[in-house]
Amino acid sequence: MSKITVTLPDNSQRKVEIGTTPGDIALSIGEGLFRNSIAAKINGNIVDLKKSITEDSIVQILTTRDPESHEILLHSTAHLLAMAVKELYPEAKIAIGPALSDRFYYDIDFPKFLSEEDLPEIEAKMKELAKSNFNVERQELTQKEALDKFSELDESYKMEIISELSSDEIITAYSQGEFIDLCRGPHIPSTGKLKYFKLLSTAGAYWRGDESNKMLQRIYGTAWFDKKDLKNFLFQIEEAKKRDHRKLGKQLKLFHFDEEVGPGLPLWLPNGTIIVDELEELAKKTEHKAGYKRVRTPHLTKGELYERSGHLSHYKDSMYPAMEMDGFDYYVKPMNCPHHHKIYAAEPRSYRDLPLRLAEYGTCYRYEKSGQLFGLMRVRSMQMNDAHIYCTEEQFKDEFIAVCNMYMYYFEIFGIEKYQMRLSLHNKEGLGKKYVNEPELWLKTESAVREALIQGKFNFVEVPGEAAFYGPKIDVQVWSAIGREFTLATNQVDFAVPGKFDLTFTNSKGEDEIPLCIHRAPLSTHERFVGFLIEHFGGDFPLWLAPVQVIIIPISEKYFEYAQRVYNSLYDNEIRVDFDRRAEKVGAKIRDAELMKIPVMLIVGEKEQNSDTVSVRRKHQGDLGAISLEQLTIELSEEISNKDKGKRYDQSER
RNA sequence: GCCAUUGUAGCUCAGUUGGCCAGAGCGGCUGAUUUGUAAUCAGCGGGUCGGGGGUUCGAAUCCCUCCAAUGGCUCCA
Repeated sequence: MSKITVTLPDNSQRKVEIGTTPGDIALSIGEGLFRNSIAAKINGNIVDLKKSITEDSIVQILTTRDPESHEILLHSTAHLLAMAVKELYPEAKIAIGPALSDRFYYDIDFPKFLSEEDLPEIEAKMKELAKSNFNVERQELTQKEALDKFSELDESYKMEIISELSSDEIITAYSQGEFIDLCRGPHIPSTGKLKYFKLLSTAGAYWRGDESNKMLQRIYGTAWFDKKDLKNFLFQIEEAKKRDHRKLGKQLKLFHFDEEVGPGLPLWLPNGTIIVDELEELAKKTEHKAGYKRVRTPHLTKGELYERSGHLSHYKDSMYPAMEMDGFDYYVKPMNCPHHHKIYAAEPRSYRDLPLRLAEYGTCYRYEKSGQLFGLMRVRSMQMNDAHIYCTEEQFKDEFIAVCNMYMYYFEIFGIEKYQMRLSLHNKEGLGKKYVNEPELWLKTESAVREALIQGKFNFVEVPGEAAFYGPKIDVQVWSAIGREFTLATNQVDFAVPGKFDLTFTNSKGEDEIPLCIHRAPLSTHERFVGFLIEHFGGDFPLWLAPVQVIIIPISEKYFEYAQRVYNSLYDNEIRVDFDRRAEKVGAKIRDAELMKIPVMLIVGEKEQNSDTVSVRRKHQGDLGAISLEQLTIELSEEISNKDKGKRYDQSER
């Protein structure tokens, strides 16, 4: 009998029979290890525990502790879901069911429409099937065999997938009990390992993500090895709900949607407006230091301008329809760039004028499809932190890096610790359709952007086929304090539209050249950025952003006069201060101030009046004792001007 | 736009095998209380039950339709 050598992660070696499986090895090391084994890595490839080892190999057993195992668990739970569904609804046809980062889903073509109420029944069936502890078996099939098999089962979606694979490829399927699914694997060895899972929601999803295909029904779920992990995951979902910007926006009176105004058209309330104004102030100062010039442009514009820019042909469906006046079509502007191009063109430019950086907080209107609207995150009227930088090819890289560094500056201020840039590139198929037909310019610009990102040492990934029609772009994803991902800033390079607008500058040799244009919006739109900040801070804004920074709480009416003096003094020092004059007890006033997440409460009574002090109570810190008004003003003003982030708290308040 | 769910007072929510004038808490207003670190007491207002249409002796409740919001899909200059 021939033997092979397997090398384990601790570099120990074992002689084993040919055909031994990682499962056998795990068992030989120890029963405990075997029980926790999920899959294995043979020479770096993830495989089933039951895979035969046929040559000398490096073998690593993956247990419930290895991150790779979680994906396998999720994927196997998706199979269990499909199996349960087939048992309950034999006519259902299954499509695809992959793992996400901590969830999974399965797309299924159902004979009836599913609602959330159907989930408990399916989940119960899953539990029952898991307990039966079916062995999960891998099968290798030729394309013909696979087609026969799934045609017998009438699984048309699976057949569609199989027929698109190459005919000489070995196709694998996994079975558990009566159920079989086309799948690359690997999988957990038996369904008994699936214990802690929960179905979360239902949704519609197009087959293959294509709008023109049939809509299938998607079921989302999650699965974990440990009961605690499952509980924790569900707890985090609850926590995220508490920080939902729509909920907090209402509670803290930041913004309001009114049906009579229209969907996706937010009204900024006074409290929310303060936050927006602070952001705008920050941007103006930052851009001023970076050499930007501010401009203002109208909301209405003739259609000609958008025909020339190409926006009308690319985005007509998501623009508000034209208003006809004096024989011309007028549109409300969906973006600011054409106007800025016109400002560039308003006077002759020399290379000495470049880079020219034009900035505007312009309000734009886009007809987002009704189903896309989502609180402040996706709206139809939006104010953008917009600017366009016109520069020469030589200046491009420095300008681009400077823009990205501005992102970093903002991230620091807002305490954003994790980000990733997505370099969105064109693809060949889209040339002349989705993208302007300039294959060489595309490649040249893309590599310039890539070099800039590398030189600036920014964290980025590349995604083909997601560029803007006029050039490559960077989308910046950031993660909020509770780890949810948002796409905020965007930064696009435009090598096409300046030419269409005949934008030129005179170079040092006296010749005309077309400038490059960088579109950039580091703070995204006001709406989206504030929405993000609400979740990020859980409504507990740092002092400089807090709509009400200080509230004065007199012990009783007797001290109103002194309280008013304190109020006036803070007000005169440009601190946003309120005065609670209600005939309530102190406890009630404090409670209401806490619920409104006001960072600083000043309690004034007899003691304070007699000593010209105020008693400070800060949110999350409680009673901090008495301090002179003068000293307090200095400290608060300093904290505000430094834009201190304040403490961030993982747990939201009651 | 597509699939599903939801829509009752300013807010959070009860009320559905169809049946007296549609309820609560908070908020609001009025009055009393003059209070020391997360809810003082009492009284009074407040609702086209998302809009429209239908079934019925009778509709918040059943049906149709439109609108809006929510979970996703698709899209995002």
